[in-house]
Amino acid sequence: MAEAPRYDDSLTIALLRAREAVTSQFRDHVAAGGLTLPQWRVIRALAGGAELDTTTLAHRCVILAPSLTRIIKHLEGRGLIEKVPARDKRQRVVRLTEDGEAMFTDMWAVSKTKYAAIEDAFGTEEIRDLVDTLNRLRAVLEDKR
Amino acid sequence: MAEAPRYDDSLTIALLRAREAVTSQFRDHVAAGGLTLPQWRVIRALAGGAELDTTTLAHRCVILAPSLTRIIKHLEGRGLIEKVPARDKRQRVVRLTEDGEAMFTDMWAVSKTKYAAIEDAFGTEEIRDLVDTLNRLRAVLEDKR
DNA sequence: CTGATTTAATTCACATGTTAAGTAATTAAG
DNA sequence: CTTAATTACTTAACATGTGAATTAAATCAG
Repeated sequence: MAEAPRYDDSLTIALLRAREAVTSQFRDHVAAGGLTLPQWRVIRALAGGAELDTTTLAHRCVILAPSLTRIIKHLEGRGLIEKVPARDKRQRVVRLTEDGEAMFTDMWAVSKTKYAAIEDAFGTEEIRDLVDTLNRLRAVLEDKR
Repeated sequence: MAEAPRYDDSLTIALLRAREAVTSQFRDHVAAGGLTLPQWRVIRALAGGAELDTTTLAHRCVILAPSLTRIIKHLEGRGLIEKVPARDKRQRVVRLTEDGEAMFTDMWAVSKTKYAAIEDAFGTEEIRDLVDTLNRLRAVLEDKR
C-alpha cells in the first residue's frame, strides 16, 4: 500500500483554497451587477478606453481562448463591449462601450474598498510580498518547461 | 473616465497564474493516465485505504459538491473507486478499489518527482513559507466573512 | 505571384465551477 | 410518536476550463 500523501501541505491545494478565499470576497458584489468573475476581469482589463485583441485579453485576464470567445459574445450581446476594426483581419479587437465604462466605474468603486479591506486584514506589505513570491514562482516554473 | 487599474499587481491575477503554473506541471502526466486534475485529487485523497464521505472529500480536494457527484460517478464507472455502506444513509462513502490503489501508486511515483522538481527549482523552504502564507491569508479572509 | 506554413480565432466535445432547487434521511421540538 | 427543521447529496441550468480540430487571414519560400 502506498504511503498516504499529506494533503494539507500541498502547494496545489493551498493555491486552490487561497484563490477561492480571495475571489469569493468579490463574487457576490460582481454577481450583483449581473457579471461573473471572468466577465468582470475582462471588463476591468478594458477599463479606461483600452482596445485589446483576444490574445492579449486572454493573457491578461487568465482566460483560455475558447472561454473568452464565449465571454466576448455574451458581453457584446449585453452592450457592454463592442468590436473595433483591426488592420489584421484575423484579430478580434474590442473595447468597452459607454455602458461598459459606466458599469466598470460603478463596480470598481466598491471593488477597490473590498481589496482595501483585504489589505487591512492581512497587511499591505505582506500582500505585496505574496504577489511577488507568486510571480517569482510562476517565472521559475515557466522557465522549466 | 475611471483610472486604469493595475492588473499585474493584482493578488487575484497572481493567484490564478501561479495556480495554473503549478498545476500545469502535473496535468500532462495525470492526463496520460486518463485522469483530469480534479479526478486525481480525489484518487490522491483516498489513497492508502481511506474511506471518506462526499462532504469530507469535497473539502479536502477543493471541489464543489455537484462536481464531486459527477467525478465519483465517473471514477466508479471506471472501477477506480467503490461505495462503502455507511451508517448514515444520506452519506455516500467511497474508497479506492484495488485498481484505484494501483493507479495511485503508479502515478504517485512520478508525481512526487515532479513536486520535488518544483522544490528544487524554487526552494523547499520558500515553498513551505509560501504555503504557510497562503493558509494564513485564507484563515484571515474566512474569519472576515 | 503561387503554394506551403504560420497565426488568430472559433467551434466542438467533454469536464468542472457555480448557484439554486429538489430529494431522502436524520435530528430536534413538542 | 409526529412533525418541523436540518443535513447530505443530487439534479438542473448555465458559465468556464481544457484540448483537439477547423476556418480564415497573414506571412514565407521559391
